[in-house]
Amino acid sequence: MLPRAFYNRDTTIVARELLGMHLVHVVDGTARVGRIVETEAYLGPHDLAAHSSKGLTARTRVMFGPPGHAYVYLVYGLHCCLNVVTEGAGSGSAVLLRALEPVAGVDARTRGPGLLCRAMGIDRRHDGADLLSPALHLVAAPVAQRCTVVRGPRVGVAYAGHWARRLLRFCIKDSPWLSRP
DNA sequence: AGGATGATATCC
DNA sequence: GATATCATCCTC
Repeated sequence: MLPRAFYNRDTTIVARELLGMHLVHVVDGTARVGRIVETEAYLGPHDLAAHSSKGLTARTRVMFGPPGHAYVYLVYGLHCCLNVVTEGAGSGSAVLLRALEPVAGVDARTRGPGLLCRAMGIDRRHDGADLLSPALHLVAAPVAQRCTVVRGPRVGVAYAGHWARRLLRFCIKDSPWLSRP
């Protein structure tokens, strides 16, 4: 299981290193496992694309909390999105998980942050959940594989001015499981 | 190109 | 208390 220290580091580094890691959620005794192929870094209150740029509110409370916890919110009224909180408490930074490659126990689409949550059985009840728990956590992939990482601008944040152009989206090159090419 | 669908922030 | 705005996904 990835230790708390993994998350308590620079958010851009965490976003890149999460590629290839496995997300594990045990539901009804069955482990659902997916390999992370796409992430986005949200750097803190100064990042106008980050929810934490609105300040500390009921919604962003978890994002301002300690690292290694799940920040889950509802977007567009229908879809949940899963983020992992990074850096020290108060930093307001997190990494959005955008797409998974199914590994085990997953029999649904996982391309895109909303579908990822649906397939993994993650919803707003998991907001604030500790990611160092038996039922929900991340692990290093059992087989060390080297993969080429490509960077690009984050999706759906055109409102964020120059922050929209920062290359804070990370993908495993040529993965067929990306939310978009 | 546009609709579903509801929480949130930001005004009044 | 009203409303504009979404870190989406699907169908047309």
